[in-house]
Amino acid sequence: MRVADTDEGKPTGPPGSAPGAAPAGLSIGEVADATGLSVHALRFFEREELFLRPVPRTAGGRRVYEPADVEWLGLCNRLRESGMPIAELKRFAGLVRSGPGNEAERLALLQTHERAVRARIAELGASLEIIHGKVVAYEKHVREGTAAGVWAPTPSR
Amino acid sequence: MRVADTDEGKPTGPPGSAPGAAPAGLSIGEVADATGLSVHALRFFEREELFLRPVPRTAGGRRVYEPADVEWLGLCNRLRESGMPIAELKRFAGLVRSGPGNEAERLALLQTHERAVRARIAELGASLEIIHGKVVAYEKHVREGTAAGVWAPTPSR
DNA sequence: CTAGAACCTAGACTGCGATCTAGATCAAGC
DNA sequence: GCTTGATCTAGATCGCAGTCTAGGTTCTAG
Repeated sequence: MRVADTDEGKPTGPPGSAPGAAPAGLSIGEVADATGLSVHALRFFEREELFLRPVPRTAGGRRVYEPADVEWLGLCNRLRESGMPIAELKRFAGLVRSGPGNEAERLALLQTHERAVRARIAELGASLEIIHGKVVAYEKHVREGTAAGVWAPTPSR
Repeated sequence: MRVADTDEGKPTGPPGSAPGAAPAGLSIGEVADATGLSVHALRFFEREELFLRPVPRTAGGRRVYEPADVEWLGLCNRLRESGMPIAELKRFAGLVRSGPGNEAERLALLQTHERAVRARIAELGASLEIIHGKVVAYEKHVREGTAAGVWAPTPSR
């Protein structure tokens, strides 16, 4: 989200952009803006080896990203926000990084995660039903003065 | 889940049970078994004031719970596992504890949470679609040798 | 040339939600 | 009476996933 550091205001041209260069070449701040990740998080991801390659640098030592990195980070975001731990994401990145030949393994990993997400949705659905039941009970209680399904200050006793 | 401490094996009769006593009277271990929370978690919950009352003790200082506590913990579990932070659960418990008169507030809190849960389910659904798309792509790739929608070792370049 | 973004590294710190430890005490069965 | 298992308190520790700090360096605009 590019909030930390001494942010604000954006360079007109990305660092690595030569005169009529072709492949974008994005600064860390631009990637942060594009992905919703903080610059801190991007550096953290890199330390954790979540990228598909060593991120190249300018002569001055600044990271230069490409659109493909942003695309990959988009998937990372989806995997993360759906509950995949960093460690597993790292494993997936490792598989992709090591090139063709392990697609079945990647598939298995993704399938496992898909199952986990479906399970999580089901759990949430179950909790939602209970919670919604309580909401309905309270709505009725507030409306009519009944007290069924609503908690008393001291249980039983 | 009653795994920690030096668990295993269960007392024949709960601590506070007089000869022909009526209202159960559950030990912390029994409540742990009944709720799926660890005994540690139960003590932690108590420190955090998540109970609807001060949990009474035997002469020897041991906690004595009642079925109503287990029931309440059941709702707590649902709220927690659906993502409600301890702090908010604590607020809810406080409202219930302070007795009738604030039902509208309790309702509002639950409605807010219900909305949050629905939003979370929607998010997960969105991620699931993406992930499932990848799974399908990989399935096809593994089956046919195509490579669309599958990540190459080095992005673009 | 200079100011001020934006960036760099290494490493410390945060918040949440438990979970575990140590060192007692309590209770039940033999 | 003694052993064994369950519980007690207070406080330390943990795992995760960042987030932030300190102390520079690099760029770009004016």
